[in-house]
Amino acid sequence: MSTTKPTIKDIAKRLGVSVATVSKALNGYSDVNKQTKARVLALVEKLNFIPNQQAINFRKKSSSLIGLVLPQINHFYFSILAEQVIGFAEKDNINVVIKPTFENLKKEIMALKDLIKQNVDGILISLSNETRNPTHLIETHKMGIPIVEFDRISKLSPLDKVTTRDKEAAYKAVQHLIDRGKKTIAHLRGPLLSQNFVDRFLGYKSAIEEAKLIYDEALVIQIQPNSLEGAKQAFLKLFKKRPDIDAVFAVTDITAVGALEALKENAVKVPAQVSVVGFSNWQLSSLVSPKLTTIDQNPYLMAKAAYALLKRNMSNKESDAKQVIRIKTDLIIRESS
Amino acid sequence: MSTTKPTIKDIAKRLGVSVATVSKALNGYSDVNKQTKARVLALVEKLNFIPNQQAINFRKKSSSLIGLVLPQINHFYFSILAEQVIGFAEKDNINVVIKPTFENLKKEIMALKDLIKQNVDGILISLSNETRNPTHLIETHKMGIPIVEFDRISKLSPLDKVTTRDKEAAYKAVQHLIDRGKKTIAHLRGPLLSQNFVDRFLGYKSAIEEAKLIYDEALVIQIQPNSLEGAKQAFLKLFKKRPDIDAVFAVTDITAVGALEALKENAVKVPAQVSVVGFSNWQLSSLVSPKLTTIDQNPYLMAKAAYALLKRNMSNKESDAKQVIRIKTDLIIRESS
DNA sequence: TTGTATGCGTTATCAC
DNA sequence: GTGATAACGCATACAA
Repeated sequence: MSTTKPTIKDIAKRLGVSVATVSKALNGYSDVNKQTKARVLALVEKLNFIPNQQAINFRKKSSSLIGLVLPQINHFYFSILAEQVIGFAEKDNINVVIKPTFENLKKEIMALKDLIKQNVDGILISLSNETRNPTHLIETHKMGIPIVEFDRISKLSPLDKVTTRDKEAAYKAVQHLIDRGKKTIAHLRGPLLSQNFVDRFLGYKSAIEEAKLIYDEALVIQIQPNSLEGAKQAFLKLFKKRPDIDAVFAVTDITAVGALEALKENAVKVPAQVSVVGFSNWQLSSLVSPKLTTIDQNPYLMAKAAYALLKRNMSNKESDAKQVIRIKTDLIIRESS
Repeated sequence: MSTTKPTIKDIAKRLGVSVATVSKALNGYSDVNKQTKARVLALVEKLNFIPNQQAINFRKKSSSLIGLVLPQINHFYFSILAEQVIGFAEKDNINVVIKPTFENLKKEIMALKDLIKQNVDGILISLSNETRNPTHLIETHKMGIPIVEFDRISKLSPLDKVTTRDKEAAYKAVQHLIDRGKKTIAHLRGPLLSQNFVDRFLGYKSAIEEAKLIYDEALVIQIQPNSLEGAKQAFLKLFKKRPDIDAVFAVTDITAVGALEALKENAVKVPAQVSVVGFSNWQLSSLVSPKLTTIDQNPYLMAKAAYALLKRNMSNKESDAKQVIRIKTDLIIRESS
């Protein structure tokens, strides 16, 4: 039953014209007789001819494919980013291949390799927490593949990138706590080597200092940004030592919920006695009780900017000056502060 | 700065051998001298040569690409499924293009079209809630493209499929409630046209009936499966009319949490007075308080089975007998029951 | 064991 | 306006 799909060759033969003419007719070239063009189109219709996109891509050295490398898919924030990117790409008739790295540098390197093999037209990448050295990005770039970093970026690469205004956001969050009259504000901070988390810490610190409050190292503890239970236990310990704490700024929503639970266990009133602010505006944050005050990172804007930058990279083969775009954030005030 | 990527031609030239030899060396043919093979491999290493997958694919009429069509990415369950599928495909050096449909039939049809254009080697699809008629699937299949349905399947298509044992799972959940001594069990059911939700309702009903309890239509209300607030309001109303309700089986975790909140608002003790059971084992379910009893759908097994089925479809061009695989579920008993 | 030649389906450069 | 023809990068049948 499988009549092999017709090609322009078949069409040409049946019409007694050349493949060149058929190709031109198909692609709206001006130098083709109206009559012949009509004949071609008619036969195309009749045979239900579909041009072989793969051959076109091969010939044109494109793939109508971009790669999206990110730490995780099963993750509230990254999955939104993925949906957004796919949405933008769709408008350009570009499909997207997603490569999760699970915060693993080796997987990240392999992902790039796979994408290069697949001949993607460009790559959007959000770095794993393990990634210090961006040489794999630079090499990819040197191969002439457009690549832009987003969300989790490296400071050491000469590429276009877009990320969150983490420091500003953290500052805003802590300032809000200070406005509420809080004076002993703890910070659940993330891994020291992740720029985003470092910036959030920096924003915290600068808000404290600018308000002429005392910056107290003992109020800052490091936690796993993805572990509710870990944050809960860590904060439980901290709060025991420092029951004077009257607010918590957590580096992620999930750790903020950990703090919330610790507080609940101690029958502490939130926000009356202790306020809590998270980061990222996960769905979770509006589901817990009390509803969590948090920072919205505007994933829509981030995806939009990243995709726009990638497109620019894909069209201008000559590189413009690289830029770093920082996405604005919004403080979402809810019940926990 | 973009040194054009080396091809096997370059390698051949620099080594003074033919492209055929390089190709053979690269592809593990036996009829190639160990020495020359070593030389080829060495140069490949040195030049950091990556074979042009696109050319290979074009030549072999494959794409090393599969399509994954699903209702959403920003969704706890589907995002796990996506990660799993990508993991399995990766082992076969296959990349996956993800197409979210946002529960929209038109988008689903477009997604298939895009994937066909992209020449994917196969398609895994989980249907949108809007999809009644699977003609687009059937047409895709007729074009010779391997396609298998998973999770959200259609009863009307002659394709391989894998889904959850929804009815059995629901039965198990309700049976558990009955074992706890509950007698007036409400059911928050999903849309009538979605097979999975219908099956869950059927499981609920049959557990009730087999236990010789009275099946009471008034205890079953229909809600939006994704709306916490909707479920909360709906259950609030129901509970007002029927304060004798002593348990709730909700069609999803998020609606179960809605019920939980409604109960909290009425100061009802969970599970002492009313037990609650959800469905899907979302991360959310272990984060709320009390922690939610729920059904784990084993997304790992589902993805594995679906991918295996797709692979079979991709290798055997001659179709074996189509099958429907139903994935087992686990009841996860936590604090809410 | 190695090389030659052909083709996959299309576009694009020239001639005519 | 139209048509040869040469690529694109690789795999493979066949010859050497």
